[in-house]
Formats: sequence, C-alpha cells, structure tokens
Amino acid sequence: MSFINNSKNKVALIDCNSFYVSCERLFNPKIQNTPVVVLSNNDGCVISRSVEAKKIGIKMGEPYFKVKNLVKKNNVKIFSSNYALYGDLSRRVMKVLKGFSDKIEIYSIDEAFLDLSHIKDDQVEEYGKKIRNKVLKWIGIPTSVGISSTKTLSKVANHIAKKNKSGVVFLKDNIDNKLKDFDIADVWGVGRQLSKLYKKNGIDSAYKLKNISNTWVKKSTNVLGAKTVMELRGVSCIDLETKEIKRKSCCVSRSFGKKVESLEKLRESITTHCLNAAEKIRIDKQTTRSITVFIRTSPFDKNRKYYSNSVTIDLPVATSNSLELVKEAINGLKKIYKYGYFYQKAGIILSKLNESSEKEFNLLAPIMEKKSNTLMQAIDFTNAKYGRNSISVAQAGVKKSWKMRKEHSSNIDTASFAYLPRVFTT
DNA sequence: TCTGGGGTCCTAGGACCC
DNA sequence: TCTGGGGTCCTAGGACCC
Repeated sequence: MSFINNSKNKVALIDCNSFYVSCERLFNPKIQNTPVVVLSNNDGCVISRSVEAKKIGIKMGEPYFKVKNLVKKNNVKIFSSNYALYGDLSRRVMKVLKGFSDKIEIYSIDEAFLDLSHIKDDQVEEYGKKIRNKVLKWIGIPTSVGISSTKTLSKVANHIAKKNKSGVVFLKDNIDNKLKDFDIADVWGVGRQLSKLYKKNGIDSAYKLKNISNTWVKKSTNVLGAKTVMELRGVSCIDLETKEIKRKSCCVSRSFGKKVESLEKLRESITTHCLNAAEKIRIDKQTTRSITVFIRTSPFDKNRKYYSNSVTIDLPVATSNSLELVKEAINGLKKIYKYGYFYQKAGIILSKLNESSEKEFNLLAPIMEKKSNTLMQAIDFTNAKYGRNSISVAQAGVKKSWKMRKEHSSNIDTASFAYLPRVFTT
C-alpha cells in the first residue's frame, strides 16, 4: 500500500460508454441513434442502455417484463447478451489502451485504469482525447476518460466526463466544487448500505465524505470506507494492479428458462456447469481443492415456499479433472435436493484454486494426473476445434430443456466464421 | 409467465489450543 | 473438583464492484 500524497500521480479511468449496446451497434448501423437495450442472461434484466433508452426512463437492472410496455411503446431495440462478442471487442479495446501506458489495470470488461504520471499536467487532457479518439477510430467503441490523482477521484472524473461533450475530464483544480455536486451514492466503494448510513448522518455528497473525521469513518465503517475517504482527499491508497492475477474462485451458475422440479434435470445442469468451470480453470492452468454446489427456488415467488441450500465438498487431492468434479458435484447435489420444489437456479463454485504446478504429496497422484491430463487436453482441444460441447458427458444431457432463454440474440461471433455478420446473403 | 452472473475483500464468531 | 483468558485459524455471510 502506498500512502503517497503526490500531486504528480495521475491515473486515468477509461470506461466504454453503454458497452454492450455499443458492441451491438457496431454491426448494426440502423440502430445508431435509436433506443437500444441489452438484457442479462435468461433475458432477465436490463444491463446496458443507450442514451435514448435512458431518456425514456428504462432503469439499470430492471426486470425486462416490467419495462416491456415502455419498450413496445417507444420501439426500443432489444438484445439478449452475447458475451462472445463483448469479450472479443473488450480485448481489442484493451490492446489499444496498452499502447498509451505500460502500467494498465484491466478492471472489468469495459473499464481500465491507466497510469499517466509520465504526462505533464498541461498535456494530460489532450492525451486523454487522443486515447478516446484512437479507441473510437480503431475499434468503433465510444469511451469516457476521467483523470485525477487517485483511482477514486478518477472514477469521479469519469462520471463527470460521461456528461461532458468532449468525453474527457482532468480533475485537478476546483475539485471541492465538483465534489459538492457529487452524490454520495455515486462514489466508488459506497454501495447501498454505506450510502444509507452516510445519508442518515447528513453526509450526502462526496465533499462531505471527504471532510469527515478519520475516527468517525473507522468507527462507523471498515478499512475500505476509510480508504475511500483518503482517496477523495487525493491520498492514494488503492494501488494500480498491473499484474494479471489469477482468479481465486470460479463460479458457473445459471437461472433456468423454465422452473425445474426433477433431480434429473438439476443433475444435467449441474453437470454442464461443472464441465464449463473445469474447462475454465484448466485454461488458466489451475486446480481446485473445494467444490460447492448450490440450488435455489425463486426468491421473488411469493406463492411458493422458498428453498435455498448449498454443500461444500473438500477434495483430498487438487484436481481440474472434469469427470472427478462432476462425480463429487452430483453427490453433493443429492444431499441438498428436496422433492417438491420448483427450482429457479443452480450452480457450482470451485474454490481454493491453485497453480497446477504445485504438486500434492500423494504417491499415486503423478501417474493418475498424467493420464487424466491427456484426456482433458484432448477434450479441450476437440471442443475448441469443433465447437463447444462437441465432447461432453452423457449426464450433461442433450435436450437441456432447462436452458436459459435467449430470444433476442444478434448471434454475432467475431471469433467464429460461421457467425460473422454478412454483407451479402444468398 | 417473466427478476443475471461472476468476482473480491472484510468481519464476526465459532472451534480449538494452551 | 473447580475453572480463565488469550491467541489463531477458519468459515459463512455480507457488502461491494462491474
């Protein structure tokens, strides 16, 4: 941790505007200036909105069925989410950003922090514009750029930049004036609970939070709350994570398109999620020592009894073997499954992830591992070449009647020739 | 009828040990 | 037979992020 109050410190936050919507627009010139919305998995909630859709009053995170009328009335274009497309475009955006600073933290699919301390104050805004223009020209995705002395302040700057015509804001002078107009709930690190607590105590702007006493913050919140306050004061407490850190847990879960009652169907979905998670950690050359299985009914259904349960199984030997993990997961599922409920969601979590190279003290392990690695490599290779699920296990099911809804997909996959957009069709 | 998915970090409290 | 308190480790659950 670095508690350096150095005004020369400059960090930029580059954030793609309405990222998923912008991705869909890239291949669909007809929807450039019309209201567009992208839905979450299972076509459940609104997770990305164009400016026009925001103006109509469609809220972030709102269930789709609640805004259906608004959508119809205003002719809003709807898309199911297409993560293959968004992931690929994200990688391209990040590649361009890497050209502007060698210190970069890819914070999420549509955001990155960039260290710009090497740029002089009087040139940094111009530099931000260069970044923005290049991403727009090369990839076609509009961004906002916020620059300041700490990550939290660059988040503030970015927020302001989103409403700014140029899309770039360097926050250095008159910071307090800007913070006075900045809603406490919009501060990075202040969520629903904290903002409730702060407002109850009369702290309703970023400025008031900045000037709150250290002892009060530490007493009333935790270290993270205290860090946020320091960062608003321009004292850097949250470092740039420039090294790629491997994940510590891996979760795969889905809601069902239709509610599921039978153990059979739950078994199919858990098996499928397990295979996907195992493949994910193999890609990162990791193994797991713990698998959690969870199932639950809908928390929104007031007419039926709610049931939610999970079980965690510790594995004697770390593994990434799909077949072993499926076996354990199904055993776990049988322990928590209860007849007579309408299940809405199921998933698995692999935790205690480690590097595969860390060998276990088990005499048989090396031999068994070699054999299973070869099999898993063959499966991964085949699936990469011939498409997902070319090879699966019978328990994962073929029909998959429980699969999620995806009724509005653009079906574009820039990583697959079969699903590239066509200019001419015959 | 229809309400996402995937992460990280922090803390309180229980279990255990001496 | 009676009975203490402090330290560590682990985990579940909560809060936050996008």
